[in-house]
Amino acid sequence: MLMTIDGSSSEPLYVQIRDQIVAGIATGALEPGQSLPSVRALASDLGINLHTVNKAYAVLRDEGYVAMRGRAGAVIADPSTAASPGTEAAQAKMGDELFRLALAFRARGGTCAAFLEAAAAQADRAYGAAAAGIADGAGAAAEAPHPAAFAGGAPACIDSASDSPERKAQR
Amino acid sequence: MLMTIDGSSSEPLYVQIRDQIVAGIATGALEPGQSLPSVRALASDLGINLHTVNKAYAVLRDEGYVAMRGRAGAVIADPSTAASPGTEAAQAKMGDELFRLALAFRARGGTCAAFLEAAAAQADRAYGAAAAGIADGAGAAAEAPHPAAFAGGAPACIDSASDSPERKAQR
Amino acid sequence: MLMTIDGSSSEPLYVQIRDQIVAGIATGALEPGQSLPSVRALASDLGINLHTVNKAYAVLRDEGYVAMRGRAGAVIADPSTAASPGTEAAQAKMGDELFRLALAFRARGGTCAAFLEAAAAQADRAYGAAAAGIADGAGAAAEAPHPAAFAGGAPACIDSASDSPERKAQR
Amino acid sequence: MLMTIDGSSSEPLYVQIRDQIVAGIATGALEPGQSLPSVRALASDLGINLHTVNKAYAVLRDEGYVAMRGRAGAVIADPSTAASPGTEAAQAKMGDELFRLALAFRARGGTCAAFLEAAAAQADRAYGAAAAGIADGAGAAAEAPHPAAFAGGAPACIDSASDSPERKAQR
DNA sequence: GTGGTCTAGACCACT
DNA sequence: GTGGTCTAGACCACA
Repeated sequence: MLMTIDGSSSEPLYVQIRDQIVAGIATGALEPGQSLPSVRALASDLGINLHTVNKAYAVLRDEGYVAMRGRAGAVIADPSTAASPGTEAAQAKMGDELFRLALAFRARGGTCAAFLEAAAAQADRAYGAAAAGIADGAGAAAEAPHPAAFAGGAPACIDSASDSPERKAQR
Repeated sequence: MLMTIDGSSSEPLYVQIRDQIVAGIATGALEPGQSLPSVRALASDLGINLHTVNKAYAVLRDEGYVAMRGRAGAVIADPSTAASPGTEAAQAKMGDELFRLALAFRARGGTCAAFLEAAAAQADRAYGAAAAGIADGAGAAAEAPHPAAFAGGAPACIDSASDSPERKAQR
Repeated sequence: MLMTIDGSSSEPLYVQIRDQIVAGIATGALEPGQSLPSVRALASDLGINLHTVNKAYAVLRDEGYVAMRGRAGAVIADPSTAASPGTEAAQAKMGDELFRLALAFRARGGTCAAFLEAAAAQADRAYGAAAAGIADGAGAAAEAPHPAAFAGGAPACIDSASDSPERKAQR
Repeated sequence: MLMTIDGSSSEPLYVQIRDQIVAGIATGALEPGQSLPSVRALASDLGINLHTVNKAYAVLRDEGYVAMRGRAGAVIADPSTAASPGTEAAQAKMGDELFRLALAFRARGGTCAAFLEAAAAQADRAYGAAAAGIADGAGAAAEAPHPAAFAGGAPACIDSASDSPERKAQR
């Protein structure tokens, strides 16, 4: 599990760490039960302060991604087990973020199908990704494997788009 | 175009303004060529500082949503002609945000189909929405109209999903 | 809203602050919308580091008791509004704590009625308390107003007690 | 008396042991006079360090739950004869914990009756429980048997509840 | 050895 | 002016 830090990013360091660990969990690079490096070790590896790593771990613990066992470091939590409280809150938050993105997409003149295409492309990127190295997202290229197949088969928002005739953009 | 400010939100005020204007553009409440209220007027309407509105407008300009015309105030940009420099950067950023969301979704144990279902639900919400009042996203309920239709017709991540077990076997 | 800190307590300082603010909210000494002192001001008043107060505020924010508005300090959240996510999680946690206390009470030889009496006494203390000074709990005297009335009218656990005949303690 | 340890819990190991022994005493699985396993035996059974079990026993002794008899190991104390010094301190502590819970409950907007209902539900859980396996409280569902009967018959906080509106008027 | 807590001083974004 | 973040160094509880 290789991790890198971009000190010049506007993203807080502890968020960068959090995101990479979440990505690691998602791609299977980090499996439930596996131990994370100690705060001191990771801090020294990354060349940052241990409190920063500590905060990242605390956030991950609060979000239910890892369990802290004081004694023996932090371990990846099993998502199936315990279904940490706050899960549905987190899901609602993700829904709202998707909504915001969809609005921004539409405001840019993108069609609904194009948005779903983009979502499918990113989903493929996230779900197809093996445990290979995943950068922290700065300028990633987004190679969509086969988005067209998706856009063609999804009638979901053709309806919604057609039922808002007062919308005059897209021209 | 009614706008409201939630002073107790953790979202910066200028971001709240930006989001609502973007939502207005998306829903058609604000059309290309239309003038935004002057910085002074909006600031006084909302009871906030000039600088805050100014910053919101600057962000919208940088993102290519509006064009600033010195004396004449700000007007909504036409997305089709908007070859503004920030556009592709903004699009890449949206792709990355979708990617991050997909990763977080997967890390929580969600399937690819479920993610696309959620994306479709939010897309319906964003694209189906007329120019009615759209709150700034505080805990909206979403109510996906017909997500199942989407999940059924999307071959995009059936593949990714099906190669998930064999990924598990790789280790 | 007077606050005191006991540096010799085993309770972390930030928890002491949190508890007193929660107590203030409960008793009405702090009302929804009211501003809390700034981290710097409170820290200097209490003679502790601002980071400690900051942590207390962060915990209160995470628990949904207060809203942080970066710009203008922290304000008491309205419990009726928004019903912050994680509420049911917090309630489950409180239920488990009550369960643990009930078990400890029973292990000490206390009857079920006595436990409910104690709970009623403390409930009266918490709910009857006006906005008067409430110490941070070190050796409080627990003046139960009228616990007997309660114990007499509650048939709830007479049954439960009698239906566990294998229990041989209480003698 | 089966005991289990959750190494990934945030609860210290010695507290987990203490809680399970207290639960055992409460449910009758451990009776006054009965011997606890030796420190060595329990430590080896649980696969943890001697010191950890030792600390758990020391805490139980300090709280008056068990009596240490040098060579003969630890035996469950008889609650009726237990005039141990720590007893009243422990009882005061339990009262304070109830008070803190009641305050937190009220601060979240819960009524006094609801708090007593929750307490009654947990009391039923604790007092109704036979010597069956009692997990260490991770997300147990509770299922209050008949809380309504309790809330209806308790005049204790009807008073407090009814003076709540007039308290609001005082300001 | 682990993470948790407290202190201290600095810079930054937002208003 | 506010809180948020990062750094730095120290002590403590737990194992």
